[in-house]
Amino acid sequence: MPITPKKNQYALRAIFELAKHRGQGPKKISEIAEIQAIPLRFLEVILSQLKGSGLVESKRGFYGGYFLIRSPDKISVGDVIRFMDKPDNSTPCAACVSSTNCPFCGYCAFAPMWNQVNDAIFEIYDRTTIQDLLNDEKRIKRELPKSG
Amino acid sequence: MPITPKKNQYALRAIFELAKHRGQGPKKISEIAEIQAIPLRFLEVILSQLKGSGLVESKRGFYGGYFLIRSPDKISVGDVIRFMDKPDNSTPCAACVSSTNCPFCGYCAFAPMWNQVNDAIFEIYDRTTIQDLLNDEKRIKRELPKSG
DNA sequence: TACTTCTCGACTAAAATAGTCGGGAAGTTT
DNA sequence: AAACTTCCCGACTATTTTAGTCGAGAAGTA
Repeated sequence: MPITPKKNQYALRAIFELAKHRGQGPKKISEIAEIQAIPLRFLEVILSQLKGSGLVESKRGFYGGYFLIRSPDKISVGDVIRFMDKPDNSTPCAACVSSTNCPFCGYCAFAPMWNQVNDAIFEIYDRTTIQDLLNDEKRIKRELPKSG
Repeated sequence: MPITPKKNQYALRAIFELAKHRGQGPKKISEIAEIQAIPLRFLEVILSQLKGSGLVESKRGFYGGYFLIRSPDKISVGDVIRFMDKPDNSTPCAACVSSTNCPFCGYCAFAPMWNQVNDAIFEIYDRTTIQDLLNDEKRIKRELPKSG
């Protein structure tokens, strides 16, 4: 049971990849898919969906592809995850229990804990920008002796 | 996408219920199921599984039921969740990415963040005891004017 | 025109989760 | 002992979520 589904991770990796390429025009889905090891047709769906977030825009044709609207230090992981989880993040009872008919709503001993957990997760997501991740990768690659 | 699956929540609620009843002999599955609104046959499976954790023991027959081995202030939410997630919490690449063939193992920019998130979650789980939850419930019910 | 790339909606496949069931074993009551 | 209550076990089904695919079309470039 992963923290966040693969689809979200793919979305993050795609944006991460666009961030790397920023300033060099649109980047093709097929390239992102290959570099980040994401199934091509699935990534099409994901990026297309991401356009609705305003983080990303696209252009068709020969020199087409995707590109970021905002700069990577103005995009947080939280922005991405929250958007991907839309449709149904209607904060149920305690962000955790049976969305509709939880019989403990209002006096649930567990709710505060689930909320704490949720807050802790998003505290991290929100303070981590795509630029941070780029920096991390650079650092990691610098520290790796081989295959830099 | 809940933080933890229903099965884990049921396990926690069951133990919570046993904690309430502690010192008064075994408590029947059927009672726990009713009070905590958990499907009976499913709860059977869960409690039976929980015996493997050493947190819980059972007795059969007329005066049978389940009971806690340790006192509620010696049982943390983390104990329960970790046990329920057993079989397969083989900490993959970054506790998040494709368990087997993640192509970024070792130099993944995201891994530190996933680890931070995981740690933050379990920091909360580990410091929260069943006794804490009992106290919370008491407090909540005291503060509620009606239907205490 | 031919080619490349994104676009759209529907569709399928696989995995995880949630839940069920029948019949048996241990313990209690009468 | 018979009857009854409760947990026990393993296999089985159903539902939901996640992951991934596909064909045909529209916009842009050569």
